[in-house]
Amino acid sequence: MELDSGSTYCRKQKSLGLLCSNFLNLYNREGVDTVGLDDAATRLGVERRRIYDIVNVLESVGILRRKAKNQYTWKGFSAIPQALQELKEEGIKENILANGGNISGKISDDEDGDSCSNPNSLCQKDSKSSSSVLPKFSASKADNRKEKSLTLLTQNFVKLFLCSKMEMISLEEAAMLLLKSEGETQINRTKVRRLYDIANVLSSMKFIEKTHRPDTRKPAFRWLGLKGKPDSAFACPVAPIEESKKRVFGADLTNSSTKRYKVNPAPAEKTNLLTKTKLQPSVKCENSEVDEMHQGNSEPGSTPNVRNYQFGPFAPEIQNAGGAEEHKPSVQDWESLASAYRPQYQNQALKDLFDHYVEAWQSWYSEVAKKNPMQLIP
DNA sequence: TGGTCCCGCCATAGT
DNA sequence: ACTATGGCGGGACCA
Repeated sequence: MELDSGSTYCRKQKSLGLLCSNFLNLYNREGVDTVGLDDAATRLGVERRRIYDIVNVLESVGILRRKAKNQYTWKGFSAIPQALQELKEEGIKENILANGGNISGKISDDEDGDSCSNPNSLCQKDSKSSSSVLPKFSASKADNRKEKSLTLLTQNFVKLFLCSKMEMISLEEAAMLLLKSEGETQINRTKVRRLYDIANVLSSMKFIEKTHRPDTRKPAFRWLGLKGKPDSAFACPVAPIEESKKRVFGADLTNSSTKRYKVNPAPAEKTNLLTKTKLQPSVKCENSEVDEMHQGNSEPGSTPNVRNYQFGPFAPEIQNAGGAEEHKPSVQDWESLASAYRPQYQNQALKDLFDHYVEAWQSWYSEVAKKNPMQLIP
């Protein structure tokens, strides 16, 4: 038993949000094309279970795409605009808000239970044949489970923002809207827990931001996404949006050390030792020059080896590991990278969206560039 | 205290 | 049967 008495367990350092940032730090680089779950778990020093959480929401926004067992294709930030566009269209088509009870597939909360797959569940639909970047489920019997999935919940949560005029949504409301169950408090409790998870990772990517209702002090989330004024709405490390007792994550890439002690009488030795995962090199890079990312344990003073990281407006929270990494992606770097990936949108609206995204980033970048670079890393 | 949400048990889906 | 996924909710954390 490890009643870790001396070590300092810090919940914040184990948050999904931080894990997400680390995950992004690790894979958001040129040349990365495949993400292996084992590899991610090993390198991030977390158990596999957590990787599933991250990956599921990232997939919901188009950043990742499941390729095969244990493997995901890294789509990157450039895939976000299209993914959001698709979500928005889907949301509108399905009428998220009005559709009330049907949002998450009317979920017959009682496990299993035949439940004829409702025809108009919120996802997939006819969108086949399209080159959608979003994951699609094939609605079938056992897909009852999918209806409750983090992925679907994430998509619906995002749709809520994209398809409604609500600029602020509390998780309570979201849970309610995404499951118009007749006041199933228990169900909602669980759903809210999940929404917390989702909100955390979306927050770390600056898709949303936590705030408080002006009137009620109730916490709620505001959508930042692609919209908003570039100078304020987008995540800008210089202007921390915290102050509002928002959780600020620490910096720890390998949070495998301190565990929350569990007063479990019968430990029943888990076979879950992540050490059993054979670390296979699953980060393939067509580009052989990608430097290895050594656990990133950058102690103050040293310069983390994070130069190739490119972030868009969705920049994950910068780790203030004390060390100041000076390299900021140059506009040229980003431009070339972007153009390399830049999709050829036929759809004008989509193109506009993407252009806006590019413009916003540039605006943000140029503004930041003028300031003292050292400010960037608090 | 009550809002957060980490942790990991264990049911299911996939091979 | 074994492994990969990931739903779920107890209860630790923390403002």
